[in-house]
Amino acid sequence: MEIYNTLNKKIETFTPNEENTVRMYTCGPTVYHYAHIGNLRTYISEDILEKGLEYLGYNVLRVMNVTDVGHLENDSDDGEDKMEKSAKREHKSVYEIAEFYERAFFEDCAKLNIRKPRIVERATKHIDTYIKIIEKLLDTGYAYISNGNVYFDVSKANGYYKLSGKNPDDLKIGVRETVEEDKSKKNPYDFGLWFTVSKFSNQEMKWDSPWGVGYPGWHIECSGISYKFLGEHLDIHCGGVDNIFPHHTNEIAQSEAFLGHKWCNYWVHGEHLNDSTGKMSKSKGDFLTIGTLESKGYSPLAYRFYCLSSHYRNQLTFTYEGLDEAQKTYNKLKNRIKKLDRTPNLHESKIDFYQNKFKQAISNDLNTSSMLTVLYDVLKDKELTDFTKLYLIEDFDKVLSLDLTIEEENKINEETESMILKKIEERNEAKKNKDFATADRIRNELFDEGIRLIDSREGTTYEII
RNA sequence: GGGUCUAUAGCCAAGUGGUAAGGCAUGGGACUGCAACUCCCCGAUCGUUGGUUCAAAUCCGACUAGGCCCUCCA
Repeated sequence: MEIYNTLNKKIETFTPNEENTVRMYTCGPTVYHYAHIGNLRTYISEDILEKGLEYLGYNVLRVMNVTDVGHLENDSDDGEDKMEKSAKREHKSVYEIAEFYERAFFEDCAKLNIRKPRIVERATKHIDTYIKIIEKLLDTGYAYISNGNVYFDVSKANGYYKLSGKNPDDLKIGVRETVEEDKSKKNPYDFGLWFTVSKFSNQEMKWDSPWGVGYPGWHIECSGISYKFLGEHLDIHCGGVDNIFPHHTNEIAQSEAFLGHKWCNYWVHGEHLNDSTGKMSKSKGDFLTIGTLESKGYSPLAYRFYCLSSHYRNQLTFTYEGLDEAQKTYNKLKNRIKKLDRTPNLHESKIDFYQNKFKQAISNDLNTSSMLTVLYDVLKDKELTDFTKLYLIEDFDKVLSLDLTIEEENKINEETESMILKKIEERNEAKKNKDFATADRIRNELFDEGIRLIDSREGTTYEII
């Protein structure tokens, strides 16, 4: 498999540390609000990565964290802790907030056919692990204490700027005017490992530590959870591009300082979903969730399809026109598959050929667009029996996860069905009498109720739309 | 200011040096009482401009436009 590695800024051949096994860590959500569809795009990409690796024959061990401890400011950066702010807004405790939005997050994932990683861990469950790591970093001189807080000393880390590709002399401190410079740091790029002096009043989440009561820094949780569940050598670390700096940069620094060797070989980042005004963010207030899309009549899987039609490393601009198209294409595709004859009749001759094409698409830096093309090629191939097509589509859907061969259950009860059949009779009678006005009226009435009549030589049937 | 990414038909999009996949929409046709559904057919020399090469959308340079990052973020 070839995959783009942010660490070296190029596409590389993927080789795991242990043959056939992939240890993969994905940064999870901060559960202070609903995930917006841009957040979910990254999780869709990671889901494709995980399933694509499995399709290629790897055993994937995947871990995801859930950030349920508040970290600094919220999206609009107005100096309030996200979790605390949500708690205040909704008159709940920070723990209730976390639990509520964690559940909501995984519900959204389920709707999008994003498989829940085997191991999902809450940040607040591993405070003791972070403390041990921080103690060692202090012992070895990578960290220092200043004004009650523990900071990581960036100047001690080798190749600190490698992942981000930034030049320290060119970095502007506090580009965003609302960010206050922390005067306790030796170097402005140093980052907090443990805080006992909170910026916020009424900090609700606090734990005991050798440095006093406080809470861990943002970056330490992912590293800690990663070693704990995946060991000292990680194959792939994923996240959104916004995490490259500072989050992943800091993770590498603290991890390699702590472990004493290289930690993770491949860094895979998903690009953002933008709206017409640029990056989609919660601070703009009017952010889109899966719930929003559903309320407008779109199916979550049509959004998944929308994401798959573009590449994970390309920015995608969300428009309703685009989603309309995706929904339409998705419906058409499913409809086409639905019409395939399911009578068992497997022709094995070309199965390998198409499976290999599909594997090539996966191996080509997760080219989801090409995966879909292979799917269309299969549908168009006149040498394949319908059953063979279904076999292949079902196989591809292990990665695509678009429920392509799953038919929605007939939501119509017998009573309604006999009503429809009666209407069809009436319409046939009207047609026989050349009373097309009545025939069309019946057709339109049924259509408005979501029932489409299909006229053919064999007679009239109907389908639910 | 520094870094970084992107620019292919109306729209989405593949292409990783040898003369442009696929999908959606539009148009034409078949089917139909008319439609819908379905099926068939039709479209681009690749942001602009130099260069490298026998050969470039694909490599290099310049320019233009846009996005993102520079301690909140997927």
